[in-house]
Amino acid sequence: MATQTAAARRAEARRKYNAYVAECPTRQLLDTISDKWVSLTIAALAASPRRYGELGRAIAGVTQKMLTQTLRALERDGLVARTVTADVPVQVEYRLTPLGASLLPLMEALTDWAESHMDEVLQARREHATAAEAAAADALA
Amino acid sequence: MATQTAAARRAEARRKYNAYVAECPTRQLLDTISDKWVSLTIAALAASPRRYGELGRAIAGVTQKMLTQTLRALERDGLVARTVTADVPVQVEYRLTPLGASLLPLMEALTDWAESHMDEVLQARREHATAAEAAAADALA
DNA sequence: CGGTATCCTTGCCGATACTG
DNA sequence: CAGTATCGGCAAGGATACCG
Repeated sequence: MATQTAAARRAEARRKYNAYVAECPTRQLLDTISDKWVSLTIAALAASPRRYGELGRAIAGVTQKMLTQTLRALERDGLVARTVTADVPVQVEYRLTPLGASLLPLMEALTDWAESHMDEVLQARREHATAAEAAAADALA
Repeated sequence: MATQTAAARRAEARRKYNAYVAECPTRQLLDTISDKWVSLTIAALAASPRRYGELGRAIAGVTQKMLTQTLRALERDGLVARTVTADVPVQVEYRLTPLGASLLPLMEALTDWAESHMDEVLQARREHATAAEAAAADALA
């Protein structure tokens, strides 16, 4: 076929999008802090450094796998620093780097928005649910 | 067995976490705006209202399914309003509500952080990769 | 104590086809 | 033009077991 199909055009667009995402800083940041374990971990480290086991207990419901995976990612990105003391038993401490700490104001801004506007969102959801019910009733009649 | 196993305790913690998430506004907000299509859609609607097809073309790589799904979610949460004109052909316009527009400063803050600090993150990644290589070389030797 | 390795399920999302 | 319905692949992540 001489011209591209719609599917081919979409696929092309998607590849371009993926390439774009790969170098878009904002997208990467969003992908990073949006991870539920990432945000909880940063919050858990906000006040003071913590040991691995402490974090595991402080962050409700996290598995060892996800905790380790999250900490490794944060360390790799320079947001968290890892310190090992060669004692027996081994002690491993994690703390926010200055770069990691610079994210705290952003998290706070998100928290502020959520706390001041989330009731509006919930209200919208209730109204939407009611409207949907009414529409369903109409459809039946 | 009289006492809980470690697995049972973790499962319990996870259920508590899920319950917590279900009513934690910040978590819900983060889950919402972290979605890649959500942030792109809000950005696409920032300047002016748009029609469905326009959005599909403006947002690179989005499928009909994800676009519809995203718009429905945003509408449900009161962040986006949907207006249908009964013309032929049908026209459907989407625009940010004031609530949705109030998210724009947050998105901007994220963008600002990303643009000013992302090079540090990338630098940290490069150093980490180098350190990992050195460690691997040590292990071989 | 602080992890790593493995299996296996779940649910997200893209592709495709069809409708008012 | 603006959707809805259905299927299937694939990767994220939870459970479990084991190691230095």
